[in-house]
Amino acid sequence: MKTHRPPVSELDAHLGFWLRYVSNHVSGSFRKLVEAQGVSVSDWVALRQLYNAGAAAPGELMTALGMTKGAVSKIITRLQARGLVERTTAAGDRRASTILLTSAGSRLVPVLAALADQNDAAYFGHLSTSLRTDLIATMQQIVHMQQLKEIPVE
Amino acid sequence: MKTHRPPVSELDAHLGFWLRYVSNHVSGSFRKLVEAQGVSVSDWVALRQLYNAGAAAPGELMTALGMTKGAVSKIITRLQARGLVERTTAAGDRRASTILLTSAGSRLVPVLAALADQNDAAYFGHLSTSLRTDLIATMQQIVHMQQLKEIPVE
DNA sequence: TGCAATTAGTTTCCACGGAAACTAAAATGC
DNA sequence: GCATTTTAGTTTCCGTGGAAACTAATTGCA
Repeated sequence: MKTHRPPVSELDAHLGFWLRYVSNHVSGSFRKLVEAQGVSVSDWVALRQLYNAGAAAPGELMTALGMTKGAVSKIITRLQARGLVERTTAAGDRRASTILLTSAGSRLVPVLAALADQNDAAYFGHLSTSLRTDLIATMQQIVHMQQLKEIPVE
Repeated sequence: MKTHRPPVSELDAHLGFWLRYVSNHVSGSFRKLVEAQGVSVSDWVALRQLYNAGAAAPGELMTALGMTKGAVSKIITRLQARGLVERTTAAGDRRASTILLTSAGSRLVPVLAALADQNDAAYFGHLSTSLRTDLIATMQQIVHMQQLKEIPVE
């Protein structure tokens, strides 16, 4: 006798499923590329952020990376161990620290950026520029909307 | 003296970055929902797959989940331990096994499906139906294209 | 001033997934 | 028919990230 199975919504009807599926593949193959340089995907995002900003507090990296402070703390520890960033304690507030790219870190960023370009092109290069732009805009819009919603929750 | 910084492509110019960022948030909050039911996101995907198919070989789940066989093996072990699936060895080929949903598993799927609907709506509900459909189609197209590319590589 | 509450960050514990080594069974080929 | 190769799946080891407990410094406030 077959088990009774009420109809439920299809798995592939959910946009979240597809984003996760594609994203897992994309950052999975990017991970392989960057780990040849000894860094993780999150490490890369942190480095790239620092490259633009020059310096950042761990708290700022937290929101930039969309991760918890624990995770960010470990990322910084890894990068420091690899000589890519430096931790400095702020003069005024001894709790706060500022993270700086070392020159080795600065030199690595363009190398990793090339890998990021390459990986993105491999997955999305066949899409038109305007479609890619639209997709990015949509993702940004979702992030923006979600941030508004998160405020009352937390 | 400031470190010399050659211009490199922006982080947020990469679609992969945004997919990862959004996907991490979406499945992160979905994870919280389903773990109240004692399963992980991947567990859910496997269960939902089995719900449709009735039964599946681990190898089939592998491609459905887009994960390695090691990961799938562990998912099945978890689900079995929770009494949601059953492992049966095939009669002809004693290497191959077939995974079956138990009745407890069948009963859980609609509950989890409701959570999936809810989570997807929370993140993507404000998008028009046609936009969501387009996004899903685009993701599927990327998967399809990528599968074609993977064959010669492996 | 002094003590509670807040804030910044670290550490510990745990779950998850990939890579690769491993086991066992079946297919191939000579 | 026996050895090699292939196939299916499991196990081990490791890196990563979240949750929550923890440390240390600062702010608030009476």
